Amino acid sequence: MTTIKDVAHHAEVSVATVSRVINRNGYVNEDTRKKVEAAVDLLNYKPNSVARSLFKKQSKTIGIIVPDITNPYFPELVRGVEDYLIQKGFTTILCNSDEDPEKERLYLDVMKQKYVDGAIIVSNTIERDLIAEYDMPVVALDRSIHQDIPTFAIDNRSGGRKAAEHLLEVGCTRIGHIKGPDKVENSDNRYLGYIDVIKQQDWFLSSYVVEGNFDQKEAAKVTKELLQSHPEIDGIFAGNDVMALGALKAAESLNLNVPEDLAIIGFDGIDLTEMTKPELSTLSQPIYQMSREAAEALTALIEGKMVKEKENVFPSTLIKRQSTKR
Amino acid sequence: MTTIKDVAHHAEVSVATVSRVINRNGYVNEDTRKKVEAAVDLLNYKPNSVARSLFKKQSKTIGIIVPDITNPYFPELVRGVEDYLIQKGFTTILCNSDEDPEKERLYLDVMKQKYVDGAIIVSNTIERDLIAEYDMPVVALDRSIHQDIPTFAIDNRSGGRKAAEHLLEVGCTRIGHIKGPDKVENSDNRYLGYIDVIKQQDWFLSSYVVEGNFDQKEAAKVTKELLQSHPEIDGIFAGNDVMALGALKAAESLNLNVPEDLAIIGFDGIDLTEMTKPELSTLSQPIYQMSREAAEALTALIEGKMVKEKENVFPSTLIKRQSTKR
DNA sequence: CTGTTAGCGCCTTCAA
DNA sequence: TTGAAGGCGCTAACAG
Repeated sequence: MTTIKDVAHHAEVSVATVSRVINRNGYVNEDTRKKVEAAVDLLNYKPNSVARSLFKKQSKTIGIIVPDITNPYFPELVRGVEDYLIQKGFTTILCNSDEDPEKERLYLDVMKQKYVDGAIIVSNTIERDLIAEYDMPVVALDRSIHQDIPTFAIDNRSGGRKAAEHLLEVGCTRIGHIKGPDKVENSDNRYLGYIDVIKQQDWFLSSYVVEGNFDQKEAAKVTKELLQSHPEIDGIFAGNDVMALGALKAAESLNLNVPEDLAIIGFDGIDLTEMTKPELSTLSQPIYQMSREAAEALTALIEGKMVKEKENVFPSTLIKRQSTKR
Repeated sequence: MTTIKDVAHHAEVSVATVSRVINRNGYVNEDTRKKVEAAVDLLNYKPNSVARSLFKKQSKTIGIIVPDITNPYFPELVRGVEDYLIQKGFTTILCNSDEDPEKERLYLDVMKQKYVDGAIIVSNTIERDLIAEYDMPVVALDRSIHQDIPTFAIDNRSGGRKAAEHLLEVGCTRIGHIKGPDKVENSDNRYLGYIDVIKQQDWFLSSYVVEGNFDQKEAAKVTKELLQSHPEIDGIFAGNDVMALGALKAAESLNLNVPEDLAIIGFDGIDLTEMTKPELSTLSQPIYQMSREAAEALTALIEGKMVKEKENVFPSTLIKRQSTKR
């Protein structure tokens, strides 16, 4: 590895001068600049970012904490972040928390020790006070953490409403909901959106709502039970696409045709929804866009700019596909 | 951030002593050790890894280069790597190369500058000579780079054979193949496996093989064409699961029933294959296991241990599901 | 416009 | 068994 000293030697100047030209700050004579640049090229010099970090107390790297990259919602999210950051000169560290506060803390510790410049966090469990301990710029993605922390998330409630309304529009007369876990804002708000429109229906029963834990298998199980105890249900709004898939499986196992006997709509808009048969209607999130903007906000924060909008809510858009076509 | 100096002050010893206790090397009196440890706890001292890196010229972080985390094959791969490494005290940097040599080079540059300890690379295009320039431990995952570089990959050819054999076993009489891109070892070898068993069939025609570029849409298109020009085909082996999905779509658009009219089998064993209807048969790769072992080998390399096996070939296992049941 | 120097926080000889 | 000091590579005063 060639160092700034080597370059200085070669160009017959001091390291300070070399530093000046590579950082383009401070005055430096045109000729000596050329000499230095020549030496840099010749030696293929690349500044050592570790030394730089030590001095500047920042590392041009950020961490992203997601529950599990293996969950189909997250790869695109991470990609949006990484794409933006690399092009801004940042490198991104991937952290899989499994929603375990223990692990979240561990990752935060590591980040702090490495002078990570900031973090993008997807978490239900993390506390604002914990984050405050680390004293680094943080942005919340997909779910909020605290009103003080800039958040980038979807408008769940209006999405839930759109889903229920769509089901009504295509002629469903009894609509059930497969809800995500309780006390999780994403699932609670989607549920509330559903309630907003369904509560006016005289047929509504609270037993039309069951809990699927955002999990395909669990959703398949509870949907089957729901459909067995309420055979009159002809439309289902699942709290996310993965559960919609479970619902599809359940319908299949009961020999119900989708969409003829049962219309199904999901939430998220992951690629998977295009791969099923029938293809799934869903409320699509601008995942890439959202994560990109979160990354943008984080870099702004890092550069000391105040972020004006704390609360960045994105609209979901209804994608009508075969599973609700009738 | 509290530093080693603070601790030294508090414990009324020199920084050298503190360093000795936190690194457990060199002699240190039992009593002074206790004093130091108390101070460490009290101040909640965490050594600054950047300073450490500068001195040691290593950073306890590794980079993983994958084409695109958004491709459903990679999240599990990355997870396997990250899981192993975090527990060994390493942090992992995610890099999406899009198979672009330019980007690969960029990422490698960044890694070098950050004293990254090693890299796990998934790439078809990268050259051994390029890697040699960077002089860091490297392990190849999913596809080989060069015989000098430890590789962790699936036995594609025998997998291809198993796929073709299975199709024969379930009674297919004309079997087509949707191949991945040319000159890419994974697709070429899967194709060769198919050829190994199919070439003995007197009905075999080279036009039974078409190219789907490992892409769902492309695969759907070429499969449709294949099926139209060769309606006698009643079995398809797709070079990966994503293309198998495309084939499924093609069958659907042609009103062919799977598996009755057309049996389909994929390759990889990604979760998606369980989510389609019918569920897809496939040759499943031990993705998690493979990536974990790759990570293990990389850490061994980093610790200066020689890795005995350069070539680590994993078997694929046949998963029979509805798409080939008849 | 350029060079000297003092750190950034840590580790490791070298003496004591 | 412990401390002093130099240095990892770079940057930012401060002089000149």
